[in-house]
Amino acid sequence: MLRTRTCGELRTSHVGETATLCGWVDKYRDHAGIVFIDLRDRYGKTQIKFDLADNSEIQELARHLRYEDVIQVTGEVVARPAGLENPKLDTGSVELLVRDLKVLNKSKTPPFEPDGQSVPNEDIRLKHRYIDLRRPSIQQNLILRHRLTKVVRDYFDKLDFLEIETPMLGRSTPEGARDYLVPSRVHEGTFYALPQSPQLYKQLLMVAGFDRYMQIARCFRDEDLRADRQPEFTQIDVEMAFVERDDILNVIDGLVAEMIQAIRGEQFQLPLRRYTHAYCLENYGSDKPDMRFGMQLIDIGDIAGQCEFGVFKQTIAAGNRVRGINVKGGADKYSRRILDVDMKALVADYGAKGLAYFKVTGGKLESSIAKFFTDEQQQAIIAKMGGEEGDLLLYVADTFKVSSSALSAVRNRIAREQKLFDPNTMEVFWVLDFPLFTWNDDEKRFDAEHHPFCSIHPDDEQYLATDPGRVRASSYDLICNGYEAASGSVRIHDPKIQQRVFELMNISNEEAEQRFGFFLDALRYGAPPHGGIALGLDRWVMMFTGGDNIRDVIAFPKTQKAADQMTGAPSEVDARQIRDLHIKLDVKE
RNA sequence: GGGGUGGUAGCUCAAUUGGUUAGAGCACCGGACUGUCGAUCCGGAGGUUGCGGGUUCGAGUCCCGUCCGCCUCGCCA
Repeated sequence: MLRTRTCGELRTSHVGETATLCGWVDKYRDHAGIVFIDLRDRYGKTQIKFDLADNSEIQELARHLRYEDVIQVTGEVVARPAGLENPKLDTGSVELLVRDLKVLNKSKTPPFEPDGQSVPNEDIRLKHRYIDLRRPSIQQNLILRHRLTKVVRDYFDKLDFLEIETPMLGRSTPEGARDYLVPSRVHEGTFYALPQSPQLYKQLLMVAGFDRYMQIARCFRDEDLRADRQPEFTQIDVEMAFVERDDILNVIDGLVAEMIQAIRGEQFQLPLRRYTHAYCLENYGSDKPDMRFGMQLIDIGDIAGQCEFGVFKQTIAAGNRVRGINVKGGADKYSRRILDVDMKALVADYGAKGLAYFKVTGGKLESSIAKFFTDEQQQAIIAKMGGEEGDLLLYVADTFKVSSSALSAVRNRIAREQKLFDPNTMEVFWVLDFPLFTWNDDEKRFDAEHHPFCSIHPDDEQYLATDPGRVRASSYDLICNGYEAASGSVRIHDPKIQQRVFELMNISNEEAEQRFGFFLDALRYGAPPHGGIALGLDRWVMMFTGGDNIRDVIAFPKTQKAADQMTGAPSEVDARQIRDLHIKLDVKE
C-alpha cells in the first residue's frame, strides 16, 4: 500500500505516530514559511503542513502544489496548538507535519473544483463526471447506495431468498415500454431486447420451484427521461411462490422498516398504512399522493350544481366534478397574477381549462365569480372547505381524471412553495385495488393497468365475464413522498384466466401463443400460485439522500436526451459493424 | 412530438430603452507573507457572448433557424 492511513482517520490518539497519506489537494494555503494543505480522499480531509525550518527543498515543492494534484506524504501526526483546532473536520484536532512529499500525479487545472463551494451546471458536471464524483456529497450518495443495497441483500438472505441472475439479452415483447433492441449477428434480421424488467423470467423461476427469488436487476426502457427516470435503472426485484397478496406486503413492510432503521436509525411503525386506489384519487387526485401534508381535495359538486356560475353548473350537468383545495392562510400569498397566469398554466398542462378561486374575507367569499353564489351557497362552501379568514380556495371543474391530475399538481406545488411539510420525513404507504384494465377507446380494447400477468382481485372474478372495467387487480404500489417506490402484483397462474385476460386485451390465441407461448406453456406444467414486486432502488437512494434527482445517485447517468456527455454514447459505428449485423441505416441528413 | 427555462472568461454570475474598450468573485500566472483552515495583500494574463443567418450607423441585448443542459405534458404494461 502507498499509504498507512486514510485522510479521514487521524485523531488525537494517533499523535506521535508516523503516517503516510495519499490523496488529492483540496485546498492550499501558502504562507511562504509555512504551507497548509487540506488533503482529501474518499474518507475525509486532513490538514498537512510543511515547515520551512524543517526542510526547504520539500517546502519549495509543496508551494507549487495545486488543486487536484495527487500526492503522497509521510510525516508525524501532531496535535494542533490549543485554539487552532478545526471543528469542521473530523480530523481537525491533529495535523500531519510532512517530512516527505511525492507528487504522484500533477493535475491540469480542473474545469471546476469539487469543493462544494459552487456546484457547476449539470452539463459540465456530466462531461467531467470523474471530477464531479470527487465531490463529497456525491461520494456520500454512492456510499449510501452501497449500504442500502447490502441491507436489502442481507434482509432477503435472512428470509431464504435466493439472488438469481436473469438474461440481459431476451425476447422483445411489444407491450409496455419501448424496448432497447440489440441486433443479432448470427440470426439475420432478428433482435434481442434488453429487459424492461425480469418479469417473465422471475415468474418462470417460480414455476421452477425457486419459491423465494430476489435480484438487484438492471432494467432498460427506451422512453423519455424525467428527474426520476433514467433509461437504465435498477430494481430490487422480488418474487415469491405459495403466497397471497398480504404475504408479499408483509415481507416488503419488513424491508422498508429495515432500510429506514439501517439508514436513518429510526424505528418505523408497521404495518404500513394501506389505502385504495379510489381513495387516493378521490382525496388527493393522484395514485401516488404525497402524504407528508394534508390539503386534501374536497368535492363541492352539490353546491356547484345549484349556483349561477356557468362553468360549475355545466360541469355538474355533464356528470363531471368540481373539487378544490383549501390553502390555509393563502389569500395574501398568491396574487391575482400568479393565480390567473402561473397556476392557470399549470392546470392547463393537465387539460384543465381554468382555475377558479375565492379568498375567504369577512366571513364571505371574495372573487370575480363570487357574485354567482348566494350567501347560503357561499356559507356552504366555506363550511365544507373548513374555510377561515385569510384562506384561499382553489377549484378545478372538469372530468374526474382532469380535475384529479390538475389539482394534484396544484397541491404539490403549493405545498412545496409554502413549505407545508418537513423534507426529512418519509411517508410510506400502500395503494391497493387498482383497476385491472383501463379502456383504450382508440383501439377499442382493454389495456392492462399493471401488466397482462396480473391476477384478479378475489372478490371480482365474477365481473371478468360481465363487466371487465369493474374488475380490480390484485396489485399494489408502494408510495413514498409522492414517488412510486415499488409496484407489484399477485400473478395469474391459471392458463385459462390468462387466456381470458388476453382476449379482453384483444390478443388472439394465436398471437398470445406466438408472443408468450413459452410462458403460457410454463403455466401448464405446474405453476404454483405466486406474486412479487419490484422496488426502484435509485428512487429509494434518492429519497434517503433527500435529493430530487435520480442522476445524483447514479455514478454515470444519462442526460435527458439519453446521452452520455462524457463518453459520447450513443455514437456512430463502423460501416463494417453495421454490415455484420445485416442492417441498413435510414437517417435524415 | 408539445410547453417552459437557460447557454457571456476554466467555474459561478453581472452588463440600463440596442450605444465607449463586455465587468466582478473564485480558479490560473508572478510577487509578499511562519498558524492558516472559503487564508490575506499587491500585480498580471484570460472572451468565437453555444453555433449559423438576418435587421441596424451600431447586436451579449431585437428577429429567424439550429445545437446542447434542465423542468414538464404526452410517453413510461
